[in-house]
Amino acid sequence: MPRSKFISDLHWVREGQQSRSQKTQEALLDAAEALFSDQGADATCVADVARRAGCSVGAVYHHFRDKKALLYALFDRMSEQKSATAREALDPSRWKGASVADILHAYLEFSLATARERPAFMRAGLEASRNDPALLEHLADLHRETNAGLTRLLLAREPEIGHPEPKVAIGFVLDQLAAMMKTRLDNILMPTELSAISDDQFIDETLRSACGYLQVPMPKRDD
Amino acid sequence: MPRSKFISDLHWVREGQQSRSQKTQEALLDAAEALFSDQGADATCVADVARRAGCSVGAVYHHFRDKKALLYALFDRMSEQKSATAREALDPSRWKGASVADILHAYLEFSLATARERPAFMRAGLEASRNDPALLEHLADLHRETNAGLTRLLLAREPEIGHPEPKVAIGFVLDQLAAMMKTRLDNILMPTELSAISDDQFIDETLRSACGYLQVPMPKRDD
DNA sequence: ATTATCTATAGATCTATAGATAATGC
DNA sequence: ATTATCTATAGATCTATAGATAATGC
Repeated sequence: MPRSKFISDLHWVREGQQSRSQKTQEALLDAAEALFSDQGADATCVADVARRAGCSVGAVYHHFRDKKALLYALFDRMSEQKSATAREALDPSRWKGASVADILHAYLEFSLATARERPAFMRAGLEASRNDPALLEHLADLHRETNAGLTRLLLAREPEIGHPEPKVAIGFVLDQLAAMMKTRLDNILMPTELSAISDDQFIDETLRSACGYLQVPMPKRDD
Repeated sequence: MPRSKFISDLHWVREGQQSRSQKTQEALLDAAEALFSDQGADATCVADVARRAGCSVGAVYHHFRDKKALLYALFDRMSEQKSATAREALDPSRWKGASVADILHAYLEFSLATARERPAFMRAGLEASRNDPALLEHLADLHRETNAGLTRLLLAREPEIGHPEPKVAIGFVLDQLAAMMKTRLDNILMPTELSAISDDQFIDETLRSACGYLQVPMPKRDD
């Protein structure tokens, strides 16, 4: 009985009958999230997840069909949260009177902040999806959903944009921003100048670059 | 007897006495490179490397202290090649009369082309370096070396640059380009709009963005 | 009575080594 | 005689299950 897109017959999660079940499941998901984020799913063994959740290996397999089902359930939980947040944040009525630059600025700040809460989770997801096209497709869907919402907001402000092809430019700039944030967050690993500067400075320069490309005015600030 | 920075007492590679040795070592490195790139080092077992190289597991351990030494030797080989190419390509005398835009354009084209030859090798390296600070440091050095060369070329053209702080801007823009290429190459995995466009279009838009940010003229082309 | 948990372990997989066999080159 | 290779396997680690034990809630 699939509860959502990540949970199929193949990757079932048991629907508990007792109240204990939910607690254990959530403890397991929390433990898995922490460990998978930190080391990747492959490098984490089921026994470690169980230990961290304070239960036994047997309990893990009582609740989740196998290790992969645990991973899927995890992404399910995260994608629910992320979708809900995005839907709310990207509601056009929230952005009356906001400029293109305002929206991009808010997007950068928000994404950096939330990504920092789950430092390496996305990377772990991409790694895991390497041998799992279905998982990859789910992650891509999630990304597309957010992108579509942002694109809608920006397209509504087309007259602001000086770039000759606003549609192309919007697609490009959103991917550019995503690429830069991904690299900055990853680059705890591979330090470049991008990680030497502060978040504020990073957002500032990134925004300056994006506004220059789109040919929209920067948000007024220091002058 | 360390032959180079990657090869220490801990990660030795045997100096062969017979001519067979070199052939086998290179076959093993080639096999490892292909498999590590494709699946990551963790997901590749030594037996697979041996099979692909057409020799036995025992032979692997005759030549390399352990699996990690094989990985180190691989990066050693790659970093030698990359350093040499970079030194040659970034020689200032080659770029007499070239504009900032010309240099960035060449850099984008060249990096994309060479990265495509070894599609996922850098990613495999970053993954492997997660639990190996020394390897990470070597990779960072390699990156810094190229970056320093490029920075030198661009700083020599400081008067061209309209951005109020050319030094900051150069550092930022180089990291931006690296981030975008990394994402584009990785995104065989996570398709965004960046991977939907052609390489030429990608280079074109990326260059347009970079020139806009730096406030340098675009290279003349279609008008 | 049913559901959840635990303990113990079978089976798979992988790294690394020991010891036997084959090739090289002085 | 020395170096390189191969075969076979010990030891470590991890997934998943079987069967015993404990907790829940009708």
